[in-house]
Amino acid sequence: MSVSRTACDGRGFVTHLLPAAKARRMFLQLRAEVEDALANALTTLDLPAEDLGIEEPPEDVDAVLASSVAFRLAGEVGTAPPNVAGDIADAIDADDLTYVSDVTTQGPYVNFLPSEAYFAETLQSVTEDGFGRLPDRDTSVVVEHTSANPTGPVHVGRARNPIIGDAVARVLDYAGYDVDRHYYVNDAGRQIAVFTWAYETFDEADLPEPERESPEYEMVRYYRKGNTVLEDGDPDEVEDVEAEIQSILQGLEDGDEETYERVAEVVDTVLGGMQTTLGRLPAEFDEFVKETRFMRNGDTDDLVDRLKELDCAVYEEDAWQLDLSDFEKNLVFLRSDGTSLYTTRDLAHHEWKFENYDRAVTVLGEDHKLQADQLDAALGLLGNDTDQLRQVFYSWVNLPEGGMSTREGTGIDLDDLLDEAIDRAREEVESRLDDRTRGDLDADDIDRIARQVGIGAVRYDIVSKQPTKGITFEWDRALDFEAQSAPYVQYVHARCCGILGDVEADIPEEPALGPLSEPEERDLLRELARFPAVIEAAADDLTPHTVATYTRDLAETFNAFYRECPVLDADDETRAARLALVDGTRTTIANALDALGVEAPTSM
RNA sequence: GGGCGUGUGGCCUAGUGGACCAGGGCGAGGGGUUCCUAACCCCUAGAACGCGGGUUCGAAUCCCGCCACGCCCGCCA
Repeated sequence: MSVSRTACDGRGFVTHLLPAAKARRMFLQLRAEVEDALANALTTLDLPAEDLGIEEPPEDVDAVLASSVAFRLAGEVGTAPPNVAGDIADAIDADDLTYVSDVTTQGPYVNFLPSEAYFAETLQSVTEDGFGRLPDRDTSVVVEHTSANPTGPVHVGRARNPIIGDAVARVLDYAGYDVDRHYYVNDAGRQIAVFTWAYETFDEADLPEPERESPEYEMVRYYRKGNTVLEDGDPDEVEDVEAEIQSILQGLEDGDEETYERVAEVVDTVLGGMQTTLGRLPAEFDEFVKETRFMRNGDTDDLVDRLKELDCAVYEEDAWQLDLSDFEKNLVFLRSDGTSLYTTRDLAHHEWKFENYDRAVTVLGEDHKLQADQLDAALGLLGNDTDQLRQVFYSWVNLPEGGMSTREGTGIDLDDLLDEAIDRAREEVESRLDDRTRGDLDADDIDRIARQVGIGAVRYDIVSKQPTKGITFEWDRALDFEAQSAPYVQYVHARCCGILGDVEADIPEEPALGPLSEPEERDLLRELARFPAVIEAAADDLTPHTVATYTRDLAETFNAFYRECPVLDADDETRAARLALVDGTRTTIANALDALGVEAPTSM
């Protein structure tokens, strides 16, 4: 992690380093060059150049980029695709290109082969600490994620949110955005009123022992007991309780300071505990934005007034609502008792985001999809540019026997999962101690590795999958340390560190490409060169899992190099060049894992 | 009932129009360390890409229908 921290510190000077920063992104440079050359060739041939058909060829092809455009133009030209491909290749003079050495055809495909300059500049750029970071875009983006109701311990069912959200924020940061992470705190909902009443009512002596000595575990006992009373209590009692809950909600709505203080005590206490758990992932936030903020400052009232003015605003059954044509269901924004709803406040919240940021991303469970779409539509009607707002949806993690619920106390606590992960990782480390050939580990090392590997495995397991796919939680699957997991990738980083450990001083400042002619060396360079483009695509599409896929591919490519190419025992020139390659792999793995929020151990 | 999402070897997963007659992993079987960490590598077996139509020179990928699973359709959040 230290590597990327250094890179982070250097960001402020990015504008002064433009030439160097430019050279860091060889693949993107090459792609731009290819796009340009291809478009010119097509224009010269009097062919349409809208769709260039540029793609990455399969592994057994030497080209770095290719075009399948000849397929589509064949009909227009009136000849077979391979002939069209030949004409296109002939129309491009590779001598005019820097990073392309040759343009060839293979059947209908036009292939672009990388030049020595491409490899040489890649080798140079990968050893720079900030490799993979794109230039500052001068664009701020707020990533809102997690935003779980502060009612109790964070459980695994919702653990996907902080892990995906934090990775999205990190990837955007790498891609050059100015990122803030927000947790939107629901401190005005009914369940918080229930919680506040329960906390003020029950005696701790009547509650079960907490599962952990931590605020949210102690507090959730009141919440669960409160819900039990509401469900099973005798009707008269429940009626009184409902009146109390109503008065708390009304107090918040009226901006009553005392009510706010009562609720805040509960919310802040629980949230503090949840923050500690989330911090273990780690998922940290720049700001916790409370829902009541937009009630207390008048924004929600102003918003309601503006909503009433909209053409689609209707007053039906004593409640104000929006009749949104694209939705079956009306969006109620003011209850018949005059109070606002969650979505009403969220509208005010989002307008506040738009005022303070250029873009906004929200990570939400799939159960919020309709609500998010209605929010989007309403924001548009209020005159906001909703193109700035994007959501990442994920589906819940369920147990084989069903869903997880804080209220019912069903589910696996995230703390338990992380503890178990660390315990199992520790067993793995200890079981391997006897076989080690390098670097004895002391107790602190074992602690560190167990934590990095255990938590890394949990994070990676979640962040490496497409969020929309459902996950059924199983211990052994979540805590698999073998191939295609975080430890597999982390191990490559540790290997690089192992090789470089005693010879750091021998890594050349300006490495020579000449000695690197083995296919495994060239494959590794090609793979390393892709990293900035991977970051760019992951940020554009908000798909951090593609970065995880990349780390696996890179680890595999390095392992092939490791098998075939001895580093420390090679002749001086080869050794120096390979050290640079190992150094570049170390940096790239560290940065790619950092973009995912997974630590990169220096030894394992 | 309507909307959204998912469906890839026994299990998990990548790929969402082109060189892929599908790439990994787990599990199964076999092999590899006098040599920079074997949390590794290599080999073998295993797939009608949910089913049926269609569009296209070309479909796991796009369109239509169907099936299965998940989520949503509250003056809850």
